[in-house]
Amino acid sequence: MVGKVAARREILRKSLIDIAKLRIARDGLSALRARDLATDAGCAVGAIYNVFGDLNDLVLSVNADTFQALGQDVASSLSEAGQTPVQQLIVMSQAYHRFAAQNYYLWRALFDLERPKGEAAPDWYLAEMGQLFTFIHDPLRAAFPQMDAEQRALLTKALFSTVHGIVLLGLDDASAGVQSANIDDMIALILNQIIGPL
Amino acid sequence: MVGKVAARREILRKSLIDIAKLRIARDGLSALRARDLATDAGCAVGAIYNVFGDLNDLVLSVNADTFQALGQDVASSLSEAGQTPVQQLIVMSQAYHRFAAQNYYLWRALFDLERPKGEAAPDWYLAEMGQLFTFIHDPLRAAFPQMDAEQRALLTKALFSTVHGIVLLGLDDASAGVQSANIDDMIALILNQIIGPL
DNA sequence: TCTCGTTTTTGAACGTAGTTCATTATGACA
DNA sequence: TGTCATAATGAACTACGTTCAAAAACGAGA
Repeated sequence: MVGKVAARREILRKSLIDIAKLRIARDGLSALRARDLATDAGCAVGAIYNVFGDLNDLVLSVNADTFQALGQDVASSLSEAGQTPVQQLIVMSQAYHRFAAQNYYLWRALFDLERPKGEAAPDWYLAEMGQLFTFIHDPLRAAFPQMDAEQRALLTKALFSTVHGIVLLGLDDASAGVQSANIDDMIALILNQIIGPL
Repeated sequence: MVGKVAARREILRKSLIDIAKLRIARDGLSALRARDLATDAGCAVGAIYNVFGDLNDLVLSVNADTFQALGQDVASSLSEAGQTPVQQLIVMSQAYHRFAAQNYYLWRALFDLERPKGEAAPDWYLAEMGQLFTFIHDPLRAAFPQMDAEQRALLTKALFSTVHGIVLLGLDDASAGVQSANIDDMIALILNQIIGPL
């Protein structure tokens, strides 16, 4: 019987990702423990390292799933959006906010996972980031057809950073958190001001 | 001779804060080690715990200094600012950016230090945050005298979050970092759009 | 100055992490 | 089925924050 080992490893891999996802979602990234994972998965601690290089690798896989889910949420929010670019941007931003609020620790793990110093982010990470940028970029092209590409790329990053900043500080109760409903108001206020009058 | 002990402890306290500041600035918060601190300070590891409750307490003190320095930088940037509210906001935001860039790890420590779960941020932290908010709030009052207080408070937080977000993602090379010069452009672009036309 | 009780400082030791690796168990193939 | 390569195991290793029994330093009274 060929591939039995590979199959078992694949099952363990998926299982570990799911368990880590649950634990991160419940207790946060910093509460993740190799021994807890092994207990939950019914395997030895060493088994984790047969499948992942280290715990960071495992969290990276969790983050890949999170990015996927986040991207889908944002994309599907578009279907219920109005037609104007600014309406689309607002709805997507509020979907981003909703995802971050409902999956707080998983969302935080996207940014809190520390990378080996000076090492670039993995390709898939940048690709997922680029995907989110695309969602913003398209309405901007509709809103500002005459704007040159470079300027529009800058505006895209600026808008993403803006929304991310509002959601980040809004959900972080240590940084003078804001009422959740107000976060959506802020997003709409800012986006209307930036895009609306142009 | 009374107060000799207290004086020595105070010296150690200051010394430890300075050393921690240097190490965080050089290697980042996550590279801070109790044993390294003790070695640099020429004291025993246990001595740290005579002066601070734990390492988090020490970092909190470092952060207090960082907030102080940041506040002064932002405040003094106003002296070279133009007279219009939007000019003032842009200059302060770019001062915020410059501080974050030049003191990256110290600035990150303000937000990366993890707090005991569910525990509120210390009072001085919120007070310092409030100080930064005030810097924004004043130009906004000049720009929008007719706006009601609540709305202006919301806009204040939104603007701070916006600038923070742009600087944060711009300086984080893992999140598709942006050229430093462009960060200032983004800030000016966004602030002009938000405030200018109102 | 010389005790002696108190307080402070010390650093070895403790508990808890992530990670490794010699050993054991297992699967694939002749 | 026997043999060997491969995988799984978990005790052990290292590194960390933190503690605490013991030693040193202190200061008041003789």
